[in-house]
Amino acid sequence: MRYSKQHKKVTRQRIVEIASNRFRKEGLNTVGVASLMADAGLTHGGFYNHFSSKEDLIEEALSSAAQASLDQSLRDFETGGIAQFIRSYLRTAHRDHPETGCSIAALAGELPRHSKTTREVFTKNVNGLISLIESRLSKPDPDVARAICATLVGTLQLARAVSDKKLSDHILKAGEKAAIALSQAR
Amino acid sequence: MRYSKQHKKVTRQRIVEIASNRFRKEGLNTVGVASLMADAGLTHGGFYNHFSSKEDLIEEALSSAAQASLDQSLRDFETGGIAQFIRSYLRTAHRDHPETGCSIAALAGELPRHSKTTREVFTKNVNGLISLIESRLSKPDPDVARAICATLVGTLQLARAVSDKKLSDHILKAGEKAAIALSQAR
DNA sequence: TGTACATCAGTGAACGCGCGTTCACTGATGTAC
DNA sequence: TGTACATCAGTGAACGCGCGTTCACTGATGTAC
Repeated sequence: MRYSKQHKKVTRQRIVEIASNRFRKEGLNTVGVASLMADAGLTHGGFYNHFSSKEDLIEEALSSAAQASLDQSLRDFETGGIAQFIRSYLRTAHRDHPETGCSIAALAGELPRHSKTTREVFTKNVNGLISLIESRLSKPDPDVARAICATLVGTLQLARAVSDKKLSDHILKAGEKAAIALSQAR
Repeated sequence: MRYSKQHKKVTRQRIVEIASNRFRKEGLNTVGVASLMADAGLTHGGFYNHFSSKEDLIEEALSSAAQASLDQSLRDFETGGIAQFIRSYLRTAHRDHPETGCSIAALAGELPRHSKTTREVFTKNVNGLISLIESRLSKPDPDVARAICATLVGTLQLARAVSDKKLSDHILKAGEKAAIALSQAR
């Protein structure tokens, strides 16, 4: 069947968004092409009309996820500055819903084992987050921004990985205190 | 062939150690049972003489890796206190050799998708590292120890994930400064 | 001491399954005449 | 306006491959007699 002009673009975007959610929740290697296409209401054969490879889709999904997260972060910065951004990043809802959360925290551990171009997209996202943090510091310092970024990512990952809910909550709170302290460098 | 009394224990330990290295370097899902057994000079069929499942081996490998890391950390603490421990944890050699490094940083991202008992082993390891850090703080505080742990893990993960070597070095240095600052709470 | 047998770590074929990717095909609709 | 044709997003079978796991088997050596 032939479709209207917009149709293909819309379908492609739908696949990217589904992938972006599922990759963050289930990991890059765990989610298969066929399962992704089924989620989009399609069969797997058509995948290669839209993407040259799964790795290609991964790059698109990373970019798309990062854009959405940056938008969220900007809103947090505007409502309550860097402290609000940190509190929002380390809230329990973010820990419990990786699928709509920060792709850096969700996927950093897998990245070393992916293609150069995928890692470059990821690196661009990391640089974007670090720059955003730095620009909102009362006394901008790239090292402080990098350290806050690392603390946020590490805190979220640990909070997600441990099986003890109390410990997980404590880790979130401890990371929040530390990140805010770092952001208030004298 | 029948073997001497010690033989099976020795073989089992060899498999655990190979797995512990390769899991940290290549990830839990990427490394297959057959490939692991080949590395140990065996065929894959014998695997189930030693372990009830791959998940069972993962638990053993996590414990084994954590024990080795704790030993290393203890040595660092003894030579130069917490600052030496932090510097050692965030040295470039650690970033570049996950296979002999901290299993928490290497595998945190994959853990949420593994079995309850595996996550419990991991949680025990995290608690162990946090306790160790706390015990060496000049002013022991569990939240400070948790935050230092999260900062170390996040810093190492980001440094490993980005494709830009300069950025990676900067992240390590920034994480080091921040972790040391946190450890010197007034 | 010599022989028969039990043990059991390790072998390798086979299981069903899911993976990423390819490809010949379909058929509704836009376009050319 | 009506008809013939080209387009191309989507289909579904098939590819080779690796996965975790099972299982009947092997055969060197410890043990019992």
